[in-house]
Amino acid sequence: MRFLDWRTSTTLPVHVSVNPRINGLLADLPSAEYDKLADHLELVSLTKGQDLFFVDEVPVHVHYPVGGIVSMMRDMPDGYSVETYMLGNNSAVGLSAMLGLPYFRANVRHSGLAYRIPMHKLQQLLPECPEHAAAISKNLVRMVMQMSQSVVCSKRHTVEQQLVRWMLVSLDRMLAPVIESTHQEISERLGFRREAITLALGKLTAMGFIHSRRGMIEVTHREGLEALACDCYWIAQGKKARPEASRSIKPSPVLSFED
Amino acid sequence: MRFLDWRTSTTLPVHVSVNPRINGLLADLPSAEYDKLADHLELVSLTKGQDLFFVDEVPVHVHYPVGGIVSMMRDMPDGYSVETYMLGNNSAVGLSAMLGLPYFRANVRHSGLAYRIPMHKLQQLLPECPEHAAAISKNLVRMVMQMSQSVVCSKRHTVEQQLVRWMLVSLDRMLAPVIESTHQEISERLGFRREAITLALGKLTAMGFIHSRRGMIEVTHREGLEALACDCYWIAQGKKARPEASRSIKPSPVLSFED
DNA sequence: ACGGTTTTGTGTAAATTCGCACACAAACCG
DNA sequence: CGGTTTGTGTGCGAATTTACACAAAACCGT
Repeated sequence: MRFLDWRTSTTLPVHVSVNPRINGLLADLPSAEYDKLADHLELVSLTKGQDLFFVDEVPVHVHYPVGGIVSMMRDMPDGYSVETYMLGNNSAVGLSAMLGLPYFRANVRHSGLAYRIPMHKLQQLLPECPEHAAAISKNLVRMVMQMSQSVVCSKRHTVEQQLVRWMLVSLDRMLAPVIESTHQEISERLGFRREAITLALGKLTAMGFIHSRRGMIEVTHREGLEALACDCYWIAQGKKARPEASRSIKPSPVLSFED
Repeated sequence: MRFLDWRTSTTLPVHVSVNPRINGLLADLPSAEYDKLADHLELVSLTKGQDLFFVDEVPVHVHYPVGGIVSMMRDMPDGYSVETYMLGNNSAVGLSAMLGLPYFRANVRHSGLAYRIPMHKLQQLLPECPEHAAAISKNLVRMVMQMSQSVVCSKRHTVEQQLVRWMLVSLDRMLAPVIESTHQEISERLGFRREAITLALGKLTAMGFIHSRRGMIEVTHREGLEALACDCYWIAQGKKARPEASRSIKPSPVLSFED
């Protein structure tokens, strides 16, 4: 394994060492399969704003994030873009493109690290890695599920609910509960007006669930958000509906999580 | 091949004879693979409103529509449902469920015929049918694309645009240009108010593009709809953007509107 | 042809969203 | 340290959407 900067492919200092198996897709592999892949994994850093690949482009690498968050964007001819899917250490970037349909622009939303493997190498190894192949296709179908839930959500739920869901999903993929985005950026990704985001975040602040500085939102009371989120969040998490526990706002600063 | 009624599994008169290869998925098969499947195909009739399977249910059959239209619905705990994907003779029902993630309710939107094969049989045969297996996974990824486009569409486009897109997609899967749905039904599927649908359809009628009776909409001037549709329709069709030809409304019974 | 039912068209008032404008605060930068 | 840029909060009419309500029209079964 070598450690590279994404842009220049210059070797980075090796004192940065991350277990690739922080990534769920790699974590679930039997060691026989993992070893085959590991030889070809390179650690790279993903920088916010960077595009890993564009629509109609066959990506050179598949990225397994171990910290960063990448959004799958759909660009419209009129210049607008909407985020349709978000993934981090739970999945890998470029799988749908690898399967023959490169319909997304992969945009880094939150800076962080990722392991990458040349796509052709992965394709080469895949026949020997049935578990991984299965995980990949399972992942893809899960993506379908989440997207379909987004359709429902964007049709039936308020700006605030959708925003909260987006924040929670982000949080699930991040190390620290801090979202580094401006209202403008969020509004564009989610397809709302900037003012609507400002307003909604204002409410969340007033409720004491978040604390925001310029271009950065710190979530101080996650349960509050969970209580506000629509069922879409829980459903897309694989639960049938929201757990009873979070139907009402938990006022205590005591944190209790599952999942 | 036998001919069965979906509900009672009673043999239907054999004078109904349809070429299974009207279905695109079957049409694209090499005959070697097709022959293997054909022995197990049964013709059944799909009735509007019928559910082929529910969420979390492993379907018994995979259906290849040759006329009917089936919607993949997401049901919410509060009782609302939204249509997230629609398929007809271009695809098959139950593939995502077969691949391990049964997240949809498959609801018949437009009555018609379909060939079905027991899912276990299909799974059994699939290893010997590499082309079909490939087509299936390609189909799945295409579904991802269409759903992601629906996310964009529902975020950025008007009721009218979304309605028109929905009508066009429906038309593409149907034999006659007649949509048999009430405003109420449409509004529920698309997640709008009934009045909004009535209004939008009223406009389309005034423009002379459709002619509607009770519970049924006849599209008399398809190009008009195409001119009104958002790019999402064309993009989801596999085109980059709308063809120049349909950017302007083609006036035939001479009516030109803006508004 | 006749009630009863469903579907569709329309009006209105209330609520909400929209687009724009602008003040101010916070970060940035020499 | 000032000057500039960028992000955030807020206000305000205009436009749109919403929820109801109800009448007209189409369809159904008898």
